[in-house]
Amino acid sequence: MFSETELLAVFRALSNPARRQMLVWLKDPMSFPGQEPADVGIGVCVSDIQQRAGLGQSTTSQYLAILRQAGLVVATRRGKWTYYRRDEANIARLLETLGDVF
Amino acid sequence: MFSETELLAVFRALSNPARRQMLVWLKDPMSFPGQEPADVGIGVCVSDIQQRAGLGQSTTSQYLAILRQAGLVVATRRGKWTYYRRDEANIARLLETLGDVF
DNA sequence: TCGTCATATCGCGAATTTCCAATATGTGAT
DNA sequence: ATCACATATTGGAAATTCGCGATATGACGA
Repeated sequence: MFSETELLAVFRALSNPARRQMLVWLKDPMSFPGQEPADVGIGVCVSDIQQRAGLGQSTTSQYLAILRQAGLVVATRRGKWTYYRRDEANIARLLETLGDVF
Repeated sequence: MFSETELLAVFRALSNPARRQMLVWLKDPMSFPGQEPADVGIGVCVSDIQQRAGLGQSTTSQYLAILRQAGLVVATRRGKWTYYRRDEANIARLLETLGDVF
């Protein structure tokens, strides 16, 4: 299950519209302009997410780190880029927990 | 469904451990000391929740108002007391939405 | 009407969040 | 080694949240 601390991280992460948006966007990586079919499995790079969010580079990087610390996304470094994708297994586990707890 | 604004209110409300706690406690009104079986349907009064939370009276009242504005609980005034209970229908609807959105 | 009790609202300082610009780190190409 | 590029980290100002004490409102009883 999720500990109190983990749930806190999740709700704090999702209490920001931009971060919630990012998580939803990542459900469909191909909806990002210039996204290659080959990269769908690994995720979307920070600058693509930044462009779509209309936020600064540092803000975008920080927000993705917050989503990662909450266990909602996974980061993979490949060369100069860091690709972010949803942690579907953990998100499913989370939704189950929410159904039990609330 | 839930609008972006409504979801924001929900996540902000639940991003506080004390408020999340209150919502869970209200699943079992009888677990509050001095709770009468006759009152289970109507909910639990503020002072009982306050005592359990260990927060100030004003803080408790405010937090319950935040949960109410988020559509998670319903308030009923009866005499001097205000009873709070979970809005189970809306919470179920919310969990459904979360399953769709995330 | 007056006093009391339960709750709501107001005002506030402390802590946290938000978002940015500047800078640091790491990687690949030349 | 040096440069350019993508991302991460740092420092900070403005906005928001946290939780409280003080006060206001509203309902009941004497």
